[in-house]
Amino acid sequence: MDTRKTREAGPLNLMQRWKETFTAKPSDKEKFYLTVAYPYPSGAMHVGHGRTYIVPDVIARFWRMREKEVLYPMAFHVTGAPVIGISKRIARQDQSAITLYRDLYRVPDDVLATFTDPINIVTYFSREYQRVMTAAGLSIDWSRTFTTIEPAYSKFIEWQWDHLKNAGYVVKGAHPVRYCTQCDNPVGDHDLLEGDTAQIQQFTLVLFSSEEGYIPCATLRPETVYGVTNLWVNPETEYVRIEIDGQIWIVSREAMGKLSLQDHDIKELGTIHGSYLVDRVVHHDLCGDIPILPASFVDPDMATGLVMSVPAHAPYDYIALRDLQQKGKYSTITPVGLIQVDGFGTAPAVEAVESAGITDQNDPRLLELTQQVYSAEHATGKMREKYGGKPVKIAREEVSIILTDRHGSIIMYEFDTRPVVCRCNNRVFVRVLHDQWFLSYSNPQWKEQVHEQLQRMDLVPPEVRAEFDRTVDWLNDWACTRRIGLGTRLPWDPEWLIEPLSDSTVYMAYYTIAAGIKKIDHTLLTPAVFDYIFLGKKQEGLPNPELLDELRREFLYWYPYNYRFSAKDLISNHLTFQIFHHCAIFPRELLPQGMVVFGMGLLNGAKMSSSKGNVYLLEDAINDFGADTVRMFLIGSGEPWQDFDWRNDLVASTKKQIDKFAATIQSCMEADGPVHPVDPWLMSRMQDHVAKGTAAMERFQTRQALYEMFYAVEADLRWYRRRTGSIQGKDASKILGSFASVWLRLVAPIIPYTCEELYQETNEGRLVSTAPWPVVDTSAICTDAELGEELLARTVEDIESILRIIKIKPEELSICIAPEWKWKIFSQVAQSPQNKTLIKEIMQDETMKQRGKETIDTVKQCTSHLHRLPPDLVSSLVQSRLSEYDLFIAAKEFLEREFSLTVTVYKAGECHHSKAQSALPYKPAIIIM
RNA sequence: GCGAGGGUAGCCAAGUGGUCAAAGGCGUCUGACUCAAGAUCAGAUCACGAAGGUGUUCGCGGGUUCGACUCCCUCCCCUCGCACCA
Repeated sequence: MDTRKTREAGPLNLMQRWKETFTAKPSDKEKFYLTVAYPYPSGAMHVGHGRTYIVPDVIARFWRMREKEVLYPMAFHVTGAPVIGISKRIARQDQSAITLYRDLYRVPDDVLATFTDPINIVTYFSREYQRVMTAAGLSIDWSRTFTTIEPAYSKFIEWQWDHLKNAGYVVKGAHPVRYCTQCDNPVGDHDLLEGDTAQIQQFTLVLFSSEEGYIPCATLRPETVYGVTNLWVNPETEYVRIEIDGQIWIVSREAMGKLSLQDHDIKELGTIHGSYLVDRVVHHDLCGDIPILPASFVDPDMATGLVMSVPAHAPYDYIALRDLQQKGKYSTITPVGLIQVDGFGTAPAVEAVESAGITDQNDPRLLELTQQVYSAEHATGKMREKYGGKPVKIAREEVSIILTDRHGSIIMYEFDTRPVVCRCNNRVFVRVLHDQWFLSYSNPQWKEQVHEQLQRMDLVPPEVRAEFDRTVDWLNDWACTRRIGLGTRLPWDPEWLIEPLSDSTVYMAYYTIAAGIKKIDHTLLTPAVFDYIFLGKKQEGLPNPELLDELRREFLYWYPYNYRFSAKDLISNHLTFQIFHHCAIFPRELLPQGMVVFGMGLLNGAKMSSSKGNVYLLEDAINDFGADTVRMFLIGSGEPWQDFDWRNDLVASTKKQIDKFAATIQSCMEADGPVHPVDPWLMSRMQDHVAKGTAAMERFQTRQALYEMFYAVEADLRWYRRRTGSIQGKDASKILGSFASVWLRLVAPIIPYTCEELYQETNEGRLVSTAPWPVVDTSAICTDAELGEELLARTVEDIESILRIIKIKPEELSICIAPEWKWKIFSQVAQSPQNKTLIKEIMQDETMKQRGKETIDTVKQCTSHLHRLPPDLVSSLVQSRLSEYDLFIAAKEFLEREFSLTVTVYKAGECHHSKAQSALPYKPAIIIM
């Protein structure tokens, strides 16, 4: 029989019963509401996604068994531009897109043909997600599912944004973005063909006046303006004269295009050749009259295409100047040093170039040299006294302000690396958007609210707190609207769509009413309706008041949510955004209570990536190994916040363990034999596993919980089997039945299919999913039994280790127990924190004194022995005073069976072998002959 | 570069001042079962050892301490994030 099919494929009636069980309804029970970031369904689920939803599912199942009313909902985030790009690529038969969707995601050809409409992509994959999530055994309440472009959800988003606007958090502003002039839209990382690492840099334009107009030179180091000795122009290039915001400038043609995207009013007046500018004199108040010199390294496509020259501090400038001077020109120009750097003289660039032995401007080492000089000056440089004497870092800011305030300088944005190319093959430029809407995350009061809320929240693991706080501080205004994509339009400016990260911040509230709200026609869902449901502001004329009352109650039942789960890469945006939005809209008592941050997934040691084909689809994993195996492997692969590695070779062994577990449970449930002396030990240990496993689950330590509740129990059972001589089937002790009942329920959240089937065999078809979670039975805790078995196990280990070493053929094993007086010393040593006066104290006892050196040796031996025992074991040992003799007599048969030797147990003094004297409390002497 | 986290035996990984030669898993080896292989079960797996022991290890190098995988410092390496994108 193929056990996997019956156990893990999920019989139809079980799936039906689960579906009903997981539909959450407000009740008298305490609630537990957890949410996971909903998926963007643009492709098939892989095992990495699997873990994101399985870990919360295990938590959800745990709390459901703890008799809480659990809500675990799911929806689909279909807002944004990516699917539009995908559909375009499929429409134009882009081979890599076709391969990805047809071969890797295995989309049928007839379905793929419909993907030219982006809606069909998200619809198809939403269904796929739901199907695979269900197969994975996720206890999701599907009655509340929705997509983010449904009309009712859009109404909800409109309500949210009205509130944000009214609170003053949505503002219009100017902001530099990467912009594709052909798509007429900002471009994100994934829309780039080339240049995805390019950063937008802020150049200060220093305006030099000339007869022809201003000549703007871009610089990242405005503080060096005092050391400018000349300008550089490319004599091979044609420049343009432009009128910009009323001034006349000379810039490269490329620069004119760029500046026109940066919020300036520009008119081209004519052209002017680079060579024409050579030797003209320009002026700036901070450096005086200087000439324009020719240089081939000047790139017209870099900033303005004109460069100011600071030969003392810029290697390129120095070498270009030196080249000219070697030809006998401009010999009157000397570098002006203005920054003092440790390890350099007056002109660091000059020294660096000369000592590196660079001979011309095209030497590739110049780039590296420039980097070195720049970072040295930035990190440790100080302006010379004449120029203010401040550190470069500070002077840079100050000079920049002086330049903009008094010398007409403005900012120009430019990429640090080029080219940057859009997927449409067009060049991407920096554009300053001025009619863009922003969420003002820079607002200090808002930030403060979020900080305060974070303090009240439970963050798991605690280490992420620093990152959250830092993100809040670092966040700047967020451009929250787009021209293209799917989504909801901004209610007061419908030209704009609300951007995906911004429409997914308070939807956890929407889940609470997502099922009921469907009963109201979406056209009636005015902001007033949501004001009542979420904020309790009742107004006249609301539709269906009874239903709204019910929704209001349901919202208040579930909210605030208990925990939100998401991968750690969302800390710097989504996870923090959602706190901002909650703070802006909801009253304090409804604000989020906790977050759990996940690690990332690897596949066989390499990063999982759909585009590189390094993925293992969740559905394939479920088909190959079974849902329970996938679940248990993912839980066991690390704590939720740790990165994990999916490895097929390890997964196969997980499957074996589950099969073994199922067989064990079945045989335990059949057991009906007489009780065994080791039974109390087994049941006592189980209480410890229940306590530790429960505590781990409560702290989201699912891996630790799996260890306690599965592997540690299994290890106990192994020892139990060994002790009882593997009594199997019906003859095994009947306590195994209750043992199995506890064990089964402990493991049920992790491997529900297996446990559900096993549970129903003996529980009249009731579901383990709603069975009560095991509680610690204090009456079953038996410290003496645990101490005794621990001693026995340690002794067995010692015997094994001796047998391994000795080369004689053993025939007889003797165990000699330590005398009573050694116990006395043992407990005195155990209870004495430092043993300086200990020997004195012990010697006050006459009988001890008489033993002389023997006493002293025993104190030393006990001290080192105690040192090797766990502290809590020692304290129970001192209290319990178990009878070692009785223990070993009872275990005599076991020892004889284990080692196939005759075993004799001696009380202290009964054995006269010299080794018998080495017996210590909790460490009997072992004599093998 | 900036911010956050991390480097533990063949591999993955637990461990935050003495319970540590260091849990657990994988791999490997040995035994049992088997005609055999596989599966399963038991044991071993840093080195040395004819008695339960000893020696040397936890990224590199220093320091604090009677004692450090654990605390402090320098350095090296890895992962994640750095914004208009899910």
